[in-house]
Amino acid sequence: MTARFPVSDYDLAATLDSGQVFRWQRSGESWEGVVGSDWFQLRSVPGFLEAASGRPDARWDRLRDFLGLEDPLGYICGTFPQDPPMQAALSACPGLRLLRQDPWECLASFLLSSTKQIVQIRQCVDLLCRRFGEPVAVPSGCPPAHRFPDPERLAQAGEAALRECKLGFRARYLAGTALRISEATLDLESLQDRPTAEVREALMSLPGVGRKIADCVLLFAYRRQEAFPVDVWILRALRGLYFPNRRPKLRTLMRFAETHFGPHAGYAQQYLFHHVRTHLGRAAFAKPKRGRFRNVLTSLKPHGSH
DNA sequence: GGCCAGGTGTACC
DNA sequence: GGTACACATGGC
Repeated sequence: MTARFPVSDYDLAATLDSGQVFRWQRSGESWEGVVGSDWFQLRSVPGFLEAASGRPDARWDRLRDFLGLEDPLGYICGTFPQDPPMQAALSACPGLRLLRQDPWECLASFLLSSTKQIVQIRQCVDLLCRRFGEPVAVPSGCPPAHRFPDPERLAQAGEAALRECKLGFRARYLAGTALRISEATLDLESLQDRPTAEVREALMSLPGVGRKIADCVLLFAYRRQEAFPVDVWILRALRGLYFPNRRPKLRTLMRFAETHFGPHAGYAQQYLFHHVRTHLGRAAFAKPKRGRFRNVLTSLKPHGSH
């Protein structure tokens, strides 16, 4: 029921609370969440991560995969550019890791993310799991926990029922995407071994999935560390930190990111994202004129691709 | 009460 | 090609 994973440089809080995953909860010194069909409780002690499970035959191998323990973090961070913004982000949150998520849960979660705050995404994901997810075993005294609902279950539930989980206009996207997946028009498992560009194109053919969400799934689930999701935070950060007084377009910034941040650009992105969100804040960057900034993430999806 | 949130789809020019 | 706006809901 318990295990210890030897690891150094693992910041559990930064990792589980940096907007990669949306249903891990802090409980005192521990973090509680579900991986696959298993509830786990995690705790950081010097040199180790300690884990407890909700049942004797828990899938420890899946937890190990999920945690990204095998990443050579020192080496990866060593490939980041030596410029001041990147080094500041790096030293602000040492031990931040990329997780390896289940593609469906990751895709469905980020489908809900558009123009929502992270706290609201968590709320929606929680409602979806409570309402449609199978219960999993938890130790007595712990609040109930659930699997993330299958595509089949969400497709069957339909748009109206999904709307009741406060998804708003995103309910149509989730229902449509769940249907595509459950009808096996698109097989998420088989994408695992396909080239990154092909995976991205396949994901972007789904309703409600554009470049940004596709890149999140590429990075957080398919572990393509070259994927560099650009959301409003990263956009502001790149402009403010690397191009002050200019106003490069999104495409320009994406080309810049592709080369500037190296082969593990996605990792660098996560450090920048977490740093600006937790330490610098929105006020750190000049607000653009109304009506321009909000819409700058548009027009990356090829026309008529769904 | 108004602005904004880990965007995307669509209708315009 | 690009630009503007709708889309639901809630935190601050």
